[in-house]
Amino acid sequence: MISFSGTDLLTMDTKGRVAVPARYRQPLSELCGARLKITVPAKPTDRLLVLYPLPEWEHVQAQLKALPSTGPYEFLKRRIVGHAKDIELDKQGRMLVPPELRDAAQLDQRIAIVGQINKLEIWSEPLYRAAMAPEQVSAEDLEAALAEVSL
Amino acid sequence: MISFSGTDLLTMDTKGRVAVPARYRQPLSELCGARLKITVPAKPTDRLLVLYPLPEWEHVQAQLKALPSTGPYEFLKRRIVGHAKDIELDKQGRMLVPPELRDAAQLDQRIAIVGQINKLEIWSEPLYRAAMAPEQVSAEDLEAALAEVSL
DNA sequence: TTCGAAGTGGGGAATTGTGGGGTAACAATT
DNA sequence: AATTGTTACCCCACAATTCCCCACTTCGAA
Repeated sequence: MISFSGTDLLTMDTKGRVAVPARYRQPLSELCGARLKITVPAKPTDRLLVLYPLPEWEHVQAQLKALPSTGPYEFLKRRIVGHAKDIELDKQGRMLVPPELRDAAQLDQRIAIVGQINKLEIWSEPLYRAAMAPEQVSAEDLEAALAEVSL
Repeated sequence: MISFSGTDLLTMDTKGRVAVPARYRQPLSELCGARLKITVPAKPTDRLLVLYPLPEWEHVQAQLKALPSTGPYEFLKRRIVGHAKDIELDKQGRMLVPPELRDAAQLDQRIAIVGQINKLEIWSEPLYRAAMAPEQVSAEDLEAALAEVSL
């Protein structure tokens, strides 16, 4: 299984195309013919996109499909599945980000692609910087979280 | 089996025609000759329509048929089956939405077509946006729901 | 310095979404 | 039964987007 990590700063051109970092291309091609799924994250206030290799997406979708169609479950399923679109890469290794998702994540020219183990996150670079600022998390919460892992 | 996902923002013209997103057309044609069933959702307060490929509809109908004819079951069956109409596509890949269903879902010009795995949802775009707004679900409920899946 | 790989940009053809006219089918009314 | 009006379905046409190809440039490694 492929594992994503690290951040790449790139630019989205006027047609909405973004290069997938070269180091992922061959693994993706072998894993699933570079067939991907792009969608929104679970929390409706988060402004970013998530990109799954198709096999990984199948796993996500199977979980969502099993949820009841009530309250927050229905919302979650409708949101995530309802935004998920197929992505393939062009001969230059770029993906075309669908317009609805572009503005759902407020993407403009400067993009950050962030590896997160089983998926890639696609951020507007300014929003990513803001989200990573130290004041975005309280020191106490961070301490508490740290207590649960050994790094 | 075909799997629907992703949102398409489209317009319904003055004749009540809506284009089925092109990426679904060939799969639908192969699966069932693009014969579909359109009806209302289970909850009478939801303002949207649901669109099933015929084989999928057969499955839904079989479940409804097995229900007892009492109380809420009868209501459900009467509502869903009673509103269901056949849909075919014209040569341009558009469906004609029956007038009763158009105003049951308060459709006007701007439409959102939302893939939900085994069916498509048809929304008025403004109503869809409202339904997907973050304040439609409490952060706590969403957290709880998220605890049951790994994305 | 040269080479290759990676990221970026753009031209042009094909596809997709949209609008509208014309005609056939159907229903309702006279 | 004839007429009118409405609806549905065919065709064509236009505009925007997407897709495919080629090319430039930058950067790091040999």
